[in-house]
Amino acid sequence: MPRPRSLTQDQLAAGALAVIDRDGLAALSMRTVAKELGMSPMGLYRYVSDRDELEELVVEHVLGSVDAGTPTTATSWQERIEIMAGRLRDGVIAHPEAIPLTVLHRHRSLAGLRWSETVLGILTEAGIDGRRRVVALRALHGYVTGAIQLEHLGPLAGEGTAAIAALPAAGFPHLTETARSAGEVGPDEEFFGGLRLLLRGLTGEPSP
Amino acid sequence: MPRPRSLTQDQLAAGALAVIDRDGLAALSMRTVAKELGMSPMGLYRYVSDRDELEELVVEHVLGSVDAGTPTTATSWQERIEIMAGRLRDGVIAHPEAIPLTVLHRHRSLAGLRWSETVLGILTEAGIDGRRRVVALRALHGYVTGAIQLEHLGPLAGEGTAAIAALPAAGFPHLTETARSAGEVGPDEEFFGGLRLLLRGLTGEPSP
DNA sequence: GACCGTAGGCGTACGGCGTACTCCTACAGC
DNA sequence: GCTGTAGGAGTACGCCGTACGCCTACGGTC
Repeated sequence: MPRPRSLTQDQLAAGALAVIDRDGLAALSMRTVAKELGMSPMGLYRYVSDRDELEELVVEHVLGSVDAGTPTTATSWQERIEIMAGRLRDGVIAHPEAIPLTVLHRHRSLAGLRWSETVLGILTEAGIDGRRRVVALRALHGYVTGAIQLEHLGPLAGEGTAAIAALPAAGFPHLTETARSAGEVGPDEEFFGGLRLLLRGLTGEPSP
Repeated sequence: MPRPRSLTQDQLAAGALAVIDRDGLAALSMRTVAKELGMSPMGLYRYVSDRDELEELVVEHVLGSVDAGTPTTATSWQERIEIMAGRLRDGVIAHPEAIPLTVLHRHRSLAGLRWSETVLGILTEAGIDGRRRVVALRALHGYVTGAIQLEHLGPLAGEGTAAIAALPAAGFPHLTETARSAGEVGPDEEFFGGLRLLLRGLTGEPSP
């Protein structure tokens, strides 16, 4: 009966994401998104009740691009989880400026839940259940979230590492030495290396 | 020669933190902090050049409360790392509203570097070196950061878990089942359980 | 004791933010 | 053709960060 809506929520999210990708997260505002979509600032409030809800839409859009289907090419469950983690990382990193939003709203996102469901399936298939499975999922979730942020806030090859290498060696002997060998470690080695530590800890008997 | 400064940077940070703890992170503004300290809004700019710098001071203050000394009571290096992680978590969680700031500015904090230095010492003592040590430190850092955020954004015992348990079981069979057993897992079991997975993966041969 | 440079302190002002509110127009089904 | 909803625009309020200017208070050097 009513007049049809002129915008889908996904178009709204895409517009907001375009602003973020182009001008950075700080440039995200109701006004800039409205301008991006060619409408008046207040018009957005017909689609979201809040700036917060707009941010959630953006995150849903980003995470919605992540393939949540169970990987079929992998030979081991560990490999399947690595693929899932890699997909999530790829999806998030595709919009680096939006990472703080993605982290903030991930737990309320349906697409995020679909990812978790698949990972839980893999864990279950590996014989992990009960509270051990709860801990495993949360650990994976926490690691992936934290590692992505670290990678974005202070890449190993970035200026942060250079600044650390320039610290007084007397006060920070290990840190300065480690910073020098940090340049050899690429982002993939860092991310999947850490992930494999977790997976190795997850393999075998519950309590060593 | 000049007139003495009436405030230390630490007092400034403490004032800002008081605002955050009392009224939430959203209430943090140059004006509210100035009021807290009994000075005019613009007065703050004699101590910091920027709101960003004020936030860094807050983080330095929070992380400065974390004991970075090598633990002496622990019997194994794994235990020592657990103690270090626990100290960091305790320090950060003492100011839950400031967690987003802590995560955002941690990599530029001197107190954060001291923590890393100690952890690196423990890793070195455990016979871990080279790029393996780089990966280990980043993984620990990433896990601790991510886990703390998870714990704060969506505690296992919170409404998020309840919402997941109420999802349609047809679409999310594992998630709904896991959510029901998630209530039994306390925050400490979650945090240290995940950490032990990492440490177990770190123990033994580099590549299994 | 005079002077000078810096910090302290206060007030004003600008442009941008989220968002509440109002008023009018255009369309789809009864 | 009437009605209800969406579209669209405009105004306004109270925040925000912060640039700028103008006096005052103090601790050195002379």
